[in-house]
Amino acid sequence: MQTSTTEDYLKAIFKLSGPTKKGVSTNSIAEEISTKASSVSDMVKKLSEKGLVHYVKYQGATLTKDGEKIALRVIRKHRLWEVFLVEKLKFGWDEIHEIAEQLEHIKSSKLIDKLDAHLGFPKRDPHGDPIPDKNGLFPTLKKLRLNELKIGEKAILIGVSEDSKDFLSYLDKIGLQLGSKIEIIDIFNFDKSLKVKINN
Amino acid sequence: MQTSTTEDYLKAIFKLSGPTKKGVSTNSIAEEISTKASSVSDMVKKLSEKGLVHYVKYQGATLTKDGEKIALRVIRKHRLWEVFLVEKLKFGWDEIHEIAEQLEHIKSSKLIDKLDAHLGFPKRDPHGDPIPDKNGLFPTLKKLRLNELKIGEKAILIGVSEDSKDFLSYLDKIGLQLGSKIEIIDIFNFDKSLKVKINN
DNA sequence: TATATCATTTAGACTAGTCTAAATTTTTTA
DNA sequence: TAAAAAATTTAGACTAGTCTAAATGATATA
Repeated sequence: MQTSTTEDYLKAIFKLSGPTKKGVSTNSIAEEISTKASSVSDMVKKLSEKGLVHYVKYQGATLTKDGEKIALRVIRKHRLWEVFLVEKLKFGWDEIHEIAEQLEHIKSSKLIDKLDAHLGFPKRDPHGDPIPDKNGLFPTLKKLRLNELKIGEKAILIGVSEDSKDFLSYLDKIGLQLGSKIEIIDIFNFDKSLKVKINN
Repeated sequence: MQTSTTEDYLKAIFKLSGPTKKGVSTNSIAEEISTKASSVSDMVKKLSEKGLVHYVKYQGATLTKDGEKIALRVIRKHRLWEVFLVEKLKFGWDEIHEIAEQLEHIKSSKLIDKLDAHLGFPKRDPHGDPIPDKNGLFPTLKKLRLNELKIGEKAILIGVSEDSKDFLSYLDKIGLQLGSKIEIIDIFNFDKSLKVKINN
């Protein structure tokens, strides 16, 4: 059974691993969980001894299958509790994160499955993020083109239909990558151009 | 802000302090929280430095006002979560203790007050134990005579109407003291004598 | 390509809490 | 009331995790 610190590290590494799953840097982990790089360096070594991350000195960390399983379970718990806090206890969606950070470490798979049922098996948390099911699978999301979204809708960039170098470097320049979160802020009717928010 | 270990110690001392509030022994605390007497000895000294318990070497510990306040908050949280688990998530009352032991340490007074409201301000947990309100006050309980209770009802002994030496030592012999929990198991109609369960 | 800078790792110390074993105090009992 | 037993405390070591400061490695720049 892992400590909640271990869970925090695994969750951070999961979050920071883009779709390209390459090594997550010591510094970025340190920033994510508000600690020092030296602590991360120590800790990541221990996690690797426990078989939860792959780690090569100076080359960052990635999750093993086991590590990813734990990370997904924690994320599932975090998001289900967020739904509970907003839907049942009437919290504002902006005040739930800190509480869910604590609740996500409660250990009992029976609890979390009953909570899931109680909430009606929600697919998204109050921020729009998808909730992994009990096997760690994210709900399959509809694939849409950007111009099929409406104002206020959120999406994740999973591909592009043109792959010219110019276009890709343009995307890169405005901060869009595979996995980026997009929210449609406004649509200008005269030319259908969009104003979007990227990664919040 | 206390650690959850601190909360566990304070809760244990609260539970073990009878109505007569005299020092709780190191050994009994150790047993209550499944640790060793030497650890308790250390820990109680620290709690006393923090002003949460009164402690005189070899004479056991009692809670200070501050310590009691924290203990009552933890007990309130524990019992409210127990109600939640049984009423909302449909757990059996016999499987909730372990989970509530974890949930009781979640820090957020707003959370617990909203939970209280969500549950309809219950006065008792699923085991029949009273739930302190947000000011740490137990709900006032009806005073009844033992012969006014029905089969299955639970009560706490808060006084006796006869105080002869013989009667008191009889009570003592069968294990009844002020503060003892009583449950009516059976009533024999022919002479109205009772079969009761004492402290479970 | 050498060097300056930035990222990362190591060394060593600290905290909270735990444990075993030994020492001490209190209580019981003869 | 003195010895034996039981309870308690101290001493010293261990773990998980953290930190600062120093050392080392990688990378970017001139």
